[in-house]
Amino acid sequence: MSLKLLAATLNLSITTVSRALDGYGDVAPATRDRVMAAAEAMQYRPNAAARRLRRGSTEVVSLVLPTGPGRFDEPLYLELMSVMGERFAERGYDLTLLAAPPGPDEMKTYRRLVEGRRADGLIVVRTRRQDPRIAYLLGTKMPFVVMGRSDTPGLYPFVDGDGEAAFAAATRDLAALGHRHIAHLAAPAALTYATLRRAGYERAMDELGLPRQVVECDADEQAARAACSELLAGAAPPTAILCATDRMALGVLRAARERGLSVPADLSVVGHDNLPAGAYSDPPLSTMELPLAETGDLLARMLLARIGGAPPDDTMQAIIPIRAVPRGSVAPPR
Amino acid sequence: MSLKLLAATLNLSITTVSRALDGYGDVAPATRDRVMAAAEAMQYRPNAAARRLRRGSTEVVSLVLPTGPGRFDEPLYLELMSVMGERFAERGYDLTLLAAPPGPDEMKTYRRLVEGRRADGLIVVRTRRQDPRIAYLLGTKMPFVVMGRSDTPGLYPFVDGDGEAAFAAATRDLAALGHRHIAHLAAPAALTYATLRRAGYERAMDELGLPRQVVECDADEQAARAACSELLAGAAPPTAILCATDRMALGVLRAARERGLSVPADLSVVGHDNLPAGAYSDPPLSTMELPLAETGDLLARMLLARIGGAPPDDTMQAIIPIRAVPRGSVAPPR
DNA sequence: ACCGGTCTCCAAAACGTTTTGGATTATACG
DNA sequence: CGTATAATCCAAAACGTTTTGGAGACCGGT
Repeated sequence: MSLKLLAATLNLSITTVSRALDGYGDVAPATRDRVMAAAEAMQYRPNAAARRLRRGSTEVVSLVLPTGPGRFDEPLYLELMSVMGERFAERGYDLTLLAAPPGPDEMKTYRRLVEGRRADGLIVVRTRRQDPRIAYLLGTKMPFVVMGRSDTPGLYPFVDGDGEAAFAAATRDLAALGHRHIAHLAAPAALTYATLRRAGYERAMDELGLPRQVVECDADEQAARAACSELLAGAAPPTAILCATDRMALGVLRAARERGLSVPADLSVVGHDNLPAGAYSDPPLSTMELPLAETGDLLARMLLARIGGAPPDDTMQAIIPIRAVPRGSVAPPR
Repeated sequence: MSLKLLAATLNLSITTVSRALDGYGDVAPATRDRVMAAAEAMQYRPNAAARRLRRGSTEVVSLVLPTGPGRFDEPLYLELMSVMGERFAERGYDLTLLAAPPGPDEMKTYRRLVEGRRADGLIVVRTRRQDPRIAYLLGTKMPFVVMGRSDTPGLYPFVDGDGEAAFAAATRDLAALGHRHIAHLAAPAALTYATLRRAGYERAMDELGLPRQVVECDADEQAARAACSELLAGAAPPTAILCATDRMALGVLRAARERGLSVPADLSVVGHDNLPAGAYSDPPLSTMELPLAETGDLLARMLLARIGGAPPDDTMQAIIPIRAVPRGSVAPPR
């Protein structure tokens, strides 16, 4: 009962009050001022539900976090949300966070969002090469943006770090230090980033004429620890390991310590993500970092454009450079 | 146009369809089944905005994250959100996350939520001893729950870890190992948890008849590093430092290394929060942990009760025990 | 004095749901 | 058989906003 009440105290129609507040040219400057003043004085706040019903939009943007228990590579997403939230707030959108562990129920969450019109736009993160979420969303009218890439065909906005180039560069850097046995600890190939990073490593190794050595395991420190132990026990143990993620690199650090190897003297280790934990590991982990502020900014901008009706085109596909974060876990080989 | 459409195809009134779907006793079992089947077949999803408008509730619960750039003690809040989100989803509520750096604009975010009826309930985290957010919310009808305690007077639901008892116990544990010079690195006293933890330390030291040694600094690793350097350079350097947070403890670890001290041989260090980074530090950080699953569960339950109309009473105030997480940064003194 | 145009303003419809207050019919009971 | 009761159903109002399609007043030009 609030536009109504405001209108009554001003002896104006609801229409006029509404249009005055929305800044239409339709209303005399004098009355506009009067309305503004009264709205301010009465602390008028438009009812969000009514506006949404009438306009048919929700003023909500959702991010579904593919989170399970005990994950801790999520500070990344929090930082992302922080900057995106600000962008969206500027435009009157609320950012809603849902947690949906990947699995059979994951799609239900997305369907609920889309079919129930619970959001005006979606942000998809942690992409897979074949990503059913993207495939589904492409078949709907729901605007969405993707952080990361996918092989799922179709035209949709995305922002991703150039993992291929970054891992090629990191490989060359290690080689320049004198390393000849450089191994790559790859994340499961179903994840797009894993494939790209691996490709970067492989391309660089080929160009350098060095023998590839790739082991693939789950992207957590336990699996990496086990995989690394195996690697180090092999016939030609590497002098440097390039890991797909920091979590894996932390597992490698642990495995090295368990085998009595000293990092970086006996083994150089490089990760990716710039996790806080890496800054405090022993030794501090050399890693790489996607500029999250820029990424979030771009994603927010793209999604707002899509919601505003802009069709997706290839200007909405950004691949941004990854920054190296050198620390103490890299050195020339013995 | 959906209840209407559904009703039309069924040759029923909107009223009947609505009541059938909501399970009122008002409608014949046969028609109810017919309606259910049709709703399923037509993929009917009630329009959230319309329902909210009519019911006057938003089905949204908000958590305002007091986040700034570069913070990384937030995994805690993410984990909390993850378990709370599940509880809320069960009851049809969406959990919305807003980021509002503490400061003059912080209250604006809260006012927007309350006055714009943008949420049915709020979760307040990172409490301060004098907390304007709580003071403000107590003056409104908005249900809210608090993670942490505050001196702000009034009756409101909260869940907090028993930091006082935990720090007293940690102090006694260090003394039992033989430490006599135990210092406490305290966080700013404006934060409730800082005061409680300090009180626990001081009580235990008094009971043990040992001399207190407290230094207060900001709750980040830089400040802790500086404060710790000072402490170690003093006349009677401690053999153990009990830190209010893990971030501070990580700063202490770094300060000790810089001064050539070995942890834990020369200096024992204990923190609180069980940050992931602590598990990978050198040495691994002994710390303490608030059971987040239990905390989130309680908070969600309380908030749902409050939203349901239950008045706040002292059964809605829980102080839960903090679990010790012993790792490698504690040892008897030389 | 009349006409077209520009300024202001407004009544009413619409968004999709829930809920109120019956209306109609069937059932039970005396 | 009449009537009270229960079982089903429904029309219409209401939630608070935006938007459509004018209406009335005033102006300048003829």
